[in-house]
Amino acid sequence: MVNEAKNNKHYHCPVEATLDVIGGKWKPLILWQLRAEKLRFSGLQQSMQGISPKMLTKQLRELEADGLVLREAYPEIPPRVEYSLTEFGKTVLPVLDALCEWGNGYLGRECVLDKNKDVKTADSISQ
Amino acid sequence: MVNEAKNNKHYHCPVEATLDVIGGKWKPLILWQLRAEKLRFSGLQQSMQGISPKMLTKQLRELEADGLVLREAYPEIPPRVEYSLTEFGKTVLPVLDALCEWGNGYLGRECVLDKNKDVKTADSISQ
DNA sequence: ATACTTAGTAACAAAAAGGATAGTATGAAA
DNA sequence: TTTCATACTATCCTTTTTGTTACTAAGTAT
Repeated sequence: MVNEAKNNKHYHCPVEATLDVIGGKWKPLILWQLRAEKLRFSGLQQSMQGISPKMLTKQLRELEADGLVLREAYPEIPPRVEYSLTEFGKTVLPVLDALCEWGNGYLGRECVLDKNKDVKTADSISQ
Repeated sequence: MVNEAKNNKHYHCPVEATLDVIGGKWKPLILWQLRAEKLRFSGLQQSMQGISPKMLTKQLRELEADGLVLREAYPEIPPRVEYSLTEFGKTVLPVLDALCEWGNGYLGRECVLDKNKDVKTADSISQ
């Protein structure tokens, strides 16, 4: 979405906006990878086998533009760039969790995503 | 998605499955329209200005195949077909609600979707 | 006989999303 | 001097999604 909602895009409903920001093939994965730790470009690339650098770059740029992800580039050679969730970015984790839980119910199997890391769950934030 | 998860599609994570089932441009809207009432094809078409009959048909067929929506056709002329949420379909409403709420926060404005109808909210189901 | 209604389908087109592969910049290490 | 590492960018291409418009079936009302 790249923050277009705040510029010119108009949504019928906020769900559309949310899906624009966190939807698609890769963004949920990226956000999930970053939920508990900073990761470098190469680290992200490896944790999501199959994504091309072009795609990863594009998704990260959009997430950054939407304020969910922080990009920190260090002036070194070879380059080092670290990605992490912003505070705002962390607010989507419960939403992702809700999506994950429903998906588990739908698929009738366990969540592949590693839940052992310290993350708020739908239950822990729901009251 | 049309239920492919249960056939051959494999997801990295359940979030992907969920987004396949309820994501896209129209499905959230359709599900929302059906949250409290049965609607005919023409009624759905009108409540979502802009959708073409082709798109609406396609989305409804997929939702039906995924078990979220029930289609009831009456043998009359002119034809009458009513669409409603199945019990399983109703289980996505809290998820939609979570997406809606986050979207509102993101957009900083009120939900366009009419919340005055009797629907479970994220709060009411969360404990 | 003709028009009207509803729930679609058919055929075609455009746009968006996603993918594959090669190339760039830069300094340090060998 | 050549190689290596990292974080990309550039091109080109395929697939998926979404849109547009016109058309059909079939009984009822006029």
